[in-house]
Amino acid sequence: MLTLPYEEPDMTYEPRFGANYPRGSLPDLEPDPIHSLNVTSNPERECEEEPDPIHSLDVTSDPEEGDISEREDEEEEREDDNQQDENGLPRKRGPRRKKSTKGRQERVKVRRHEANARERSRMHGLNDALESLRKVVPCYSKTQKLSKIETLRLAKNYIWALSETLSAGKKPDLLGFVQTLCKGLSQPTTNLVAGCLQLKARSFLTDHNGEVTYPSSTAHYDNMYPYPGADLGTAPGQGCSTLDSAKPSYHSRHYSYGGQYEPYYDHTSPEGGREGHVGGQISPPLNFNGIFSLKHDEPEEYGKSGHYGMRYSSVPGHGSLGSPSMYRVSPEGRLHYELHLRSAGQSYKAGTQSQQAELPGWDSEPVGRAARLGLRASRQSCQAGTQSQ
DNA sequence: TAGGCCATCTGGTCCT
DNA sequence: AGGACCAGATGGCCTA
Repeated sequence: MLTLPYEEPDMTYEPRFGANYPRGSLPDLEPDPIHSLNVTSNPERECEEEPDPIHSLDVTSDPEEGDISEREDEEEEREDDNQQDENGLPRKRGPRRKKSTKGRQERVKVRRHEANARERSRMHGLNDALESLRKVVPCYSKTQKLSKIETLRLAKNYIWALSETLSAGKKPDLLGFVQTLCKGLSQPTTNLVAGCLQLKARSFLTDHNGEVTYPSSTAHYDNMYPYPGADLGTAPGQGCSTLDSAKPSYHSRHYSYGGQYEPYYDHTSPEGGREGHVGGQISPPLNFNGIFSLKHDEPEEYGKSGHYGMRYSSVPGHGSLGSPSMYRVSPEGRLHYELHLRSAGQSYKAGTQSQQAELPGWDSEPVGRAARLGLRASRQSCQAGTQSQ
């Protein structure tokens, strides 16, 4: 990222920030024997997008110059043979310490530049991968990107939540899913995630300190959602046991799925067992009120569906777009999910609940109703937990 | 203005 | 020797 506009190249300060020069306006690389490793200025920026043949060769590209440097080195090393050490004693045998010459400094500098360029490229690749990750975790938004650490945490939680959902073998409840997603996330991210899920995270996920709290009986939750360690800073078993109230869940109209969204669940419960059963194995279609939707090749379908829909395809071949099933496999055969707004093409600028509330259709039925119902249930549960304490 | 986040530079380490 | 990877340092930008 360019941190300084071209109009204001700050050369008064550290050479490396001179990297904001555009191509073709690079200052000359003056060898600085003192700060030879600190001269990083603009060539790096040149290499940021693509290798710059000019500056990648700026010192050593000229073979003649390279020869000159080598000759200089040889001369100085010969000269070095007659030198004495700092105590005036003849120089000891052994691997001679190469004297710093101008040519050597230049080469060091060039290597440093190249290393910097590689490092930038590497980090850009890393960031690209992170951006890809952002796109497949819930609440992707181009306008409000999750931070790196929050992306990693959310991805971890997402994987965990999906794994638990699959292993549970039945339709998950929205609250539990959201709580798992939000574990260890910052308050803004929690709000974002919950907001994307049509929930007010602060009300049911966090205490007044902004931390995720689970005031009572975590045993049930932990049994159902054993947490795999907190390598990213999240703590297991801190769950607000709204799960106790939320778990009963999908049979109840008080929770997100069912009701008007029954078609998304194939009209059957896991116990009823029509959907996604293969050889007796339960393969529940998963969809929280259509809150997420699988990214696919026909964007217009999002508009048709009229709401977000998350269809994660863990079981290839189960269902298709044309069917009510939640399962879907991308053409690439990969899991590829993306949150989409109810309004096609609208980008959700999250961050505040007021913003969330202003979204078209944000509070519309039935999603809004389900969210409110779920919120109410979770509030009751949290209140009960607080009272028990 | 402090704090969070980020990009970049840099030198060290390990590996080929 | 050179590249990949890593972590520390630094400073810019943004927001509460």
